[in-house]
Amino acid sequence: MGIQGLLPFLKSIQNQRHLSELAGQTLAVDGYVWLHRGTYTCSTELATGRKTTKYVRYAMQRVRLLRYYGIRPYIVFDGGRLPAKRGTEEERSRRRTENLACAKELTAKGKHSQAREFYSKCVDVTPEMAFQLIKALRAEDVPYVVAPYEADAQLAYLERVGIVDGIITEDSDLLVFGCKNVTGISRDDFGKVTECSLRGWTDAQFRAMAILSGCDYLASIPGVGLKTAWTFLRKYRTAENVIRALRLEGKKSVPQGYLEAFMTTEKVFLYQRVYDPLEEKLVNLTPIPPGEALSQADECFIGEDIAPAVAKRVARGDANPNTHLPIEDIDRSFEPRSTKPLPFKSHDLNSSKSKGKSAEKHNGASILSFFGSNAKGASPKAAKSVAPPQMVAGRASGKRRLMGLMHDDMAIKRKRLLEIEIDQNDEVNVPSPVQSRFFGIHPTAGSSPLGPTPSADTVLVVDEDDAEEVEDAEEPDHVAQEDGYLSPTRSFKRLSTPDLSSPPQFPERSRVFCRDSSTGDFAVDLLSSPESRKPMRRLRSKSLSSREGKTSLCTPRKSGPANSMDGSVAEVSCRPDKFDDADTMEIADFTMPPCSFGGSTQSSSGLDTPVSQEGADVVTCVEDLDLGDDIEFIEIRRAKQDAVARGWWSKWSHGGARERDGPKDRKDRTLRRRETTVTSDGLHGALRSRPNGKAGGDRKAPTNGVANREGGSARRSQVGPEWAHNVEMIRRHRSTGMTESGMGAVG
DNA sequence: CCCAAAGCGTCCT
DNA sequence: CGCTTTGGG
Repeated sequence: MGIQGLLPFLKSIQNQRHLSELAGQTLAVDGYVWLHRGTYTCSTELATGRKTTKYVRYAMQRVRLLRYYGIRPYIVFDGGRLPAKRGTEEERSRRRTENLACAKELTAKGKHSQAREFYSKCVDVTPEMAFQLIKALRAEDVPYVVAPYEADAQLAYLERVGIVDGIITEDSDLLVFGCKNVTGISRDDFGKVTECSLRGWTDAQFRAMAILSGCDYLASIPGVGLKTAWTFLRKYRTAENVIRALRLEGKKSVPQGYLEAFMTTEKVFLYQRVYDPLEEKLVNLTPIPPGEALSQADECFIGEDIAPAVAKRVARGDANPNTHLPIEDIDRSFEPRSTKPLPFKSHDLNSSKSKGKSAEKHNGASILSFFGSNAKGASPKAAKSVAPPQMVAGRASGKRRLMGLMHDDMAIKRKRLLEIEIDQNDEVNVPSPVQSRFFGIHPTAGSSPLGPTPSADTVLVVDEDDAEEVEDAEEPDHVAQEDGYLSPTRSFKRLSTPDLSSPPQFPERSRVFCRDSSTGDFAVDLLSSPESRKPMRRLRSKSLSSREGKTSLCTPRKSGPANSMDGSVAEVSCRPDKFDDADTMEIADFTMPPCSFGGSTQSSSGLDTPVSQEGADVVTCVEDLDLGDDIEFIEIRRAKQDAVARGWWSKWSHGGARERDGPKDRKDRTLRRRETTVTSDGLHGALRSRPNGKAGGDRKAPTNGVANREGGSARRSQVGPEWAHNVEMIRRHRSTGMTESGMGAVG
């Protein structure tokens, strides 16, 4: 959720940059965002409990895309839940079960495509799934860390201490956490915000504005949004003054104790606990000033301290961030370690060309020359557009049509890819002696991020959509298994590295490879880069469909791969495989401890269960494992947190407020929803019964909810009336408990 | 007219 | 998240 409207608020200072302009930087990303997107491919499998790791692939493709552009990705995972947010979690999980029920019902009726939509809405990304991605990250030596609590705070910390140069995220919260460079927005530019100037605003004032307008931890004072918060803060300067003024003014009803809640919230943004990869222990996001004393409750809200040994295991992904018990490897057969070389042999069989080139690529210049020749050969604006889609009826239909086009397009592209891929694939992937040399020079390159580039004061991160557009076009294609992900990394020589690279150590800030930033101004269009020939059409169609209003694709892009290639990609493919046997053993031992979890009720699948529920069984195991944390302490702590969480949630958070005066409201809504239901003859009930939007008997004019739903259903009914009907039926059934017969219109 | 609030589609192949 | 609508000041 974040801060509603904060990104649009800051839009005037947002600076879109192409990924290639960020070469040489280390950028942190939230791993759960990618994981969640990855689940769309396999939501049904996940929801029905079938084993899959397909969701790993999407994230790894993004990782490689970034690396391809010379960016060092640093993946940050969400960890334990913070008390103030637990309510959000609960509501989400409630929604998920609701959607799962819908999905199952639809499946039972044989409506599989509709079911899939609901399956995708009930997928939860678990720490165990994150661990699967972590396995892949380890295999490719991608730095990562699991936050003890929230990824946002962890991301902010990594940037604050200089481990990363910037952050890629769509979550506006990051700025509130004090980040300097987030998705193209630079803290330094705040003064330039056009509409409402933030010139001279302190961090505290900006934070206050965000909190007052409503955030994940604290609902806003009803009727107060960003603009009002801004106005009042400009006038009264501090949050305390603003709150007092609002009370005095009397126009808005400020809840009792709001100021205290505000101050607690502020502490969560300021002092939330994060993992320090260097010191290997938890620290506060920003140091607590000597004068400031935190109450017991505060400690709870910012996330309680965790013994360093445990914290480290959590950070590495070996322990579940909620239970602190060993993480369960839900798919041991998924081993993204690259134990054997890629199947180049088969490629060679199919491509005589690749043989010659593979010889060439072993002299270091090959990659550069490869790109060079390409850059000069390609014509900048060669893309020819897809024929404008014909609008059928309404915008939705138009989009649907576009989707279809895209599909066709992709099918064509895929076929072509199969042919082209063959010689391009090994071209890009196979390490050259030059690349290997990097590791002779600097063996820890894979795990030590580059220092911030001198020229990178203002780190601007490209919109992810932007990245997406080039992804298929420019990312070197790696071998991918049909099911799930296969690491492209080749392990040539297994170096014995006593310590796992992740969370990585940063022995020193050193630049492994130099990149002349002036050559970054390689004036080549996006489409001229190496592999652009194949997917032009697709690029075009994709931009049309997903961002109709934007012209981002039309703007010529600078292309840096030629420069970044020698560094980053080299690294991707020829890092020594650190995940050697010793490490494997260590992990195996850890996941299957001698005390055998099999006998305990906690056992294999019980990792979601709070420790307190299974305490007796776990105690011995935990002690045997020497996990460090006293189980009794864990229990007490958890109970305390629960109490605090519940208290906070019911009082201050969005869901709490909604829950209190919610039921009536919800019933109201469902009743109205019925009015909009499609009847058995396929016509839209609401449209028929009140063609002018005038509802007889309604005490008020139709709510926007009705209007929206009418719109939505109407659009859908053009695709298929039964669709809207069924979904509405089930949803209604679920949320109100009413029977189908009670609702009348059933087909 | 501006603002807050609420809802929907998007995200994946 | 972005986009849209609606209702209230």
